[in-house]
Formats: sequence, C-alpha cells, structure tokens
Amino acid sequence: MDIMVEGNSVSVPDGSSFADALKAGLSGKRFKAAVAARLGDGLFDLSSAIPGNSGGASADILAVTLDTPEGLEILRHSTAHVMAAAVQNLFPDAKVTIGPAIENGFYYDFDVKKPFSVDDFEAIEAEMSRIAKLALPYTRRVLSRDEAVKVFAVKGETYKVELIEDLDAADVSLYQIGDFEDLCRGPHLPNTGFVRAFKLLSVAGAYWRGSEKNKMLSRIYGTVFAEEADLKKYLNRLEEARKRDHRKLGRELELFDFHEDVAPGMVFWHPKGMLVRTIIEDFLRKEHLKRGYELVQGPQLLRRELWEKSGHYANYRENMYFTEIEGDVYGVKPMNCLAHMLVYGSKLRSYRELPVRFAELGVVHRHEMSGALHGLLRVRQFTQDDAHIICRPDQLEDEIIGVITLVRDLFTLFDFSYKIAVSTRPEKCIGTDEDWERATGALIKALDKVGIQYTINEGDGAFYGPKIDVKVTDSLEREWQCSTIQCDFTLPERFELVYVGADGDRHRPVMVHRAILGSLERFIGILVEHCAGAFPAWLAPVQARLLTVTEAHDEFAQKAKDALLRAGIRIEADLRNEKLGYKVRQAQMEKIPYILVIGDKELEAGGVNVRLRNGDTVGLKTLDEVKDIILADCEQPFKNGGMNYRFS
RNA sequence: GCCCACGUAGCUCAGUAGGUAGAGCGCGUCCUUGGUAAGGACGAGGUCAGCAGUUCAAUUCUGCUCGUGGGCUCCA
Repeated sequence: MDIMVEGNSVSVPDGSSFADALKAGLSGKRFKAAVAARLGDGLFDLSSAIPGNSGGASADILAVTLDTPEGLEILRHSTAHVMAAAVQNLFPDAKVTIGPAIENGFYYDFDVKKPFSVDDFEAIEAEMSRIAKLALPYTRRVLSRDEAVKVFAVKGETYKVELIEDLDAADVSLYQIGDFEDLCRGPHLPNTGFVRAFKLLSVAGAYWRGSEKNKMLSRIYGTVFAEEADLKKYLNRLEEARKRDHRKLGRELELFDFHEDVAPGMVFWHPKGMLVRTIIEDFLRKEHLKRGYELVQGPQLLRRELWEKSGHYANYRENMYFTEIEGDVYGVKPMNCLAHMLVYGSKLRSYRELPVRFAELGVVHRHEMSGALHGLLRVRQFTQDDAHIICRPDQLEDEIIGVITLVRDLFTLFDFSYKIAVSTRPEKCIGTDEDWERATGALIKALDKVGIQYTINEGDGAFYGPKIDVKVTDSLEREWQCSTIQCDFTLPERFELVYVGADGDRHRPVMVHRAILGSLERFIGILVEHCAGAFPAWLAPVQARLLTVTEAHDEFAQKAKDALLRAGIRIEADLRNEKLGYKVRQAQMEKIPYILVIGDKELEAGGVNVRLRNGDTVGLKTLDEVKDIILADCEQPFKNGGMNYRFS
C-alpha cells in the first residue's frame, strides 16, 4: 500500500520508505510530521530506500528526515556529490578531491587549470538541477583498496588514489550517481531528487589537505536545505548579517576607521567609538578593583634579552615587532605577563600576600599574517583586559572560581551566549604529573562549583599548562574566542618567582594568565554586530538628542540640554535650520536611544516630546521625568537595544 | 604568506571598445521657520591606490608593489 496524500491528511503504512514519501509528493517536513506519530520523534528507517542495499546491520541505516541535523548533513553531503558530478560534466579536466558537508552547507575542492569564479555558478547550478531532476539513485559498492585504487587511477583521479593509499581500512566504499562515482563513506540520500533548495555561494582557494606546502585547489561553497523556504530564510539571515557588519556600522556611526595604507590592522578610534570604549574600560577597571585586583602597567618596549629569557624570542619572534636604537634591540610586547612578573619580583613576598592579582588594559602588538586581518575582529595592535594571578597552589581553585564568576557576570551583562571548554595536558609538555593533575582539577572543580557547563578538549592544553577557553557567538553565528584562563608552570620557573612560606622556605607560586573580553577591539567589533549598532543606553555614545521645530525653540533647547548634561546624561541639541522630519531621520539612523522634540506645545508645557529609536512615541515629559527614564534605562543594559533592535 | 575577486569624489557606485571622468548621498553658500524617516537652488571636491612598461597618448592594456574582501580547521 502506497503513501496517500489528500489535502492535509497523510496515510503512511508500515514499511514506507523515504523514497515512497518523495514519490507521493511529500516534503521533508510533512513526511516527518506524518511518521512522527508512528515511529516517535520523526525517526524513520530508510534502509529499504537505498537501492542495492539489502538492509541489516552492515548496511547504511538512515534514521532521519531531511530537516533534522542528521538529515541536513546527509542532504548536504549528497548535494556536494551532485555538484562534483555537474562540474565534471561541464569541465571534464577537473579533478575531484574532497567535498564534505559543513555547518551551513557544503563545499567541494577541485583541481582545475583555471580556478572557478562566480560567473561559472549559473551553468553549474543549471547542470545540478538537471541531475537532480533525473532523481538518479545513489548506488553503493564496496571494493578492496587495490581495486578502488585501480578504479580511480584509470580515471586519472590522482587525489582519490592518494586518499585511498593513505587509508588504513582493507575495504573502501564508493557511491555512484549516473556516471559519477566518488570514494565516500556515506551515507547518502536514496536519489538526487531530494536536491532542490540549493544555491552556490562563493569560491575560494584552499590547500590540498589544508597545508600551505600543498597545491592550491579551487573550492566552491554552496548550501542546501530541505525546503525552499528554509533556504530563503538562511539567505535572508546572511543579508541581515551583512547589514550588521561592524566595519560598515563603524563607519556609518563614526565609531572608528582604518588607514590601511599607513597602519594595516591598527584601529583609529573616532570620538564616538572612543567613548564607547572608554565606558567599557572604566567599567572594567572598577569591576576589577571590586574583585581584589590591583592595576599595574609595564612598558611597550622590552630589551631582546628579556624575550630570550621568556622563550618568546625562540618561539614567537615571527609575530613580534622589533626596533633597534644605539645598538640595543627592543621587542614590542606581544603580551603583558613579563612586566607583571617583574613587578611581582621587585621584592620578596610572603605567603600572606598571596594571591597577587595584577590587571592591565595592556596594549600589545602581534604581526598577524596580512590575509588574516579582519576589521576589528583580527588586528595587529590591540588592548587586552589582561591580568595575572600569582598564587599558592592551594589557592588555585578559589582564584579560578573568581575568574569564572567574572566571565559569567560580564557576558551576562553584555547579553552574550558563550561556550566553555577545558583543555587538558598535551603530549608535549613541561611540568610534573602532580602540577598537571592539581591545576586541571582546580579548573574543573571551579567550573562545577560555579555551576557552568563545559566541554573537555583532551590534550589541547598549552605545553606550559591547562586552560579554559570561552567563545561567544556573533550574529553571523561565528564563534569568537574571547576569554582565556591559562595556568602556567613555566614562566614562574624561568623568572624564579618565589614566596616565603609559613615554614620560612622559598616556594614556587603558580601563575594564571587571564583575559575576559580578550581584546577590547575584537570585543567591540562583536558587540557592534550583536546589537546592530544600537548600543544599550548605558553604552550609547549619545544617549539623547534634542530637536527643535523652529529657531523660536532654540533657547529652551539649550537650557534643557544644560540641565540634562548636569544630570550626567550624554545629550546633544540639533538646532540646525532643517525640518523636523529631517532631524528625526538622522537621529534615528544614528541609533540614538532617545529623541527629544521641542516645539510650541513643549515650550508652553516646559517639557519635551520623547520618541524612541524604534519609532515609538512616549509622549510629553518634564525634564525630570526624562532624566529618570534614561537613567533607569541605563540600569537595564539590553532592554531597548541588543538583539531586539530591528532595522526599519 | 597562498588562491580568487577587487581598489574611480568623504560614502555607495556608474563609466571610458586607450584621447585625463559622472550620479546619488554627504559637505559649503543662499532661499525656506517647516511638527516626528529626506523642502529647494547654486557650488566646491578626483594625479581614477602607488611605481614601472607598451603607446603619439594609459584611469583603461601588461608587470610589480601596497591595501581591501571572501577563503585556506571541520578526515573519502
């Protein structure tokens, strides 16, 4: 009995396959809905839908529908095959390499004489559609390695031969659609007919196997979804992300810019951006002092000998700037820890003094590869909200708790979601077993005590100690590492840091490097995208602007401005000889939270008419009321800005 | 660094099949005193990223340099 679709009613008999559903004209979503009641949670056995597959334990068992994460991955991987088939039909010389599903789509790398360009997309997409409409089955066969090598060698697919030769397995699986056969673990869709809502997005160069020693291949990125509507939604989200690009908003809102010709990768902060930055900096300083940190500051330049002692000269020189004068070579600091250690070591310290917490908004320079630079998100000169905690081993856990609490509080304040990972001992490392156990244990216990979820990256720690990394997610769904909390066994050793214990002997302290926002530049870049440039009132460089209807209202506007300035509100008056609509438009495009209009009515009432940047009107208010409204708003960091902001 | 694309007015972009360039916004001056997203007129602004080469002639073609954008991790 076949699947029957009549209007909204669907009957799905036992043993129906995904292919049957397609034949009956069911979409992924409707099919899922139809089977959910029968098999629970949308799971469905597709094994019988795969031609040449007899089912059973050794076969591909697909228990998915297309719009689940598992289903999308299969759809995307299968679409990559369709694209490769299309490319080989159109460009017979193209050699195929690899083509996996990725987070929001798929890619395939080709070796071609002339790299692909977006101009090729139309033809490739048309050929893909043609292949998809044929609903060609994906057929699977298993060959021994030697047989498989022969198959690809005959076709001249040298990359595939290399891949197979590097494999450990005795047998490998191949999947074929039409004439196109690819080395592939699978699983795949029953047939190419499912590939409908797809789009090619971009071309890029990519090294064979990711190594810059290898040949540069031509990569095509694309995406595919179960439904046309899902694809549209995704493309709209990309468009929204482009509107929020911090580089665009940075210029439009006069926050910052770059002068690439004279200082690539280094920021010029304009008054409004500098104000935002200063507000954050002031807040950070206060918050650190509250939590028992002390502020210090070291020099930008330190003699080469010191970098040799720390190991940076041997390991990090490529990324450092150097300058020479009168025969002395100085390194521009790429991190702040050395100066902090010198401050610590300037006198003999008792165990009673510990922990010592030195904080610095430290300006560092790192020579990143030119191709890696990206607006505020990857720069060569940046400011870390850095601190070094030097403590006794028995204090480590409490100190980590303090740092994690700060991480939690700050990201909550800024309305960010974040992910935490603990990286443990790598194979190549220094320090004793005891050191590693205690430090790693302290990190994990601290996270548990604060009650924050985390994942563990086995063996991903630095050679000098375990660490906690925190990543926040931006509006493009990109993850950016912000916080890092690193235990360090090596620098206290190299710099012979000591404290005098209760026993009168000298002991070696532990050092924790930590930054919370990471780099202020990067953080502000992420923040601008996060809130689409509509800063919450407490951060907005201009919190309110007074607009006059005619010059008859200028005098009162001036008085109102002075009164609100004295109340601590960042306010401007727009007294220009322009129409009200013009001034409103401009203030709103600048995303100023409060627009205060003064005309005859307001003059008579002795107040202002309040309008919000989302277009809502609050109405006539006295100056005292306006003051209270704005100051109260500042107490609720993200109520009127943040992700709630919408472009008009 | 490497691959591809790109670099024209402050911004967003058009244009020149080789004969030194335009629009809109912004900016300036003047007119307009106007009630919640653009009132009008006139005007100023460009060594067409930089350096070389080909040519009678280069912003346009070629090469190099600088810079920008998308990528270069996610195992067939």
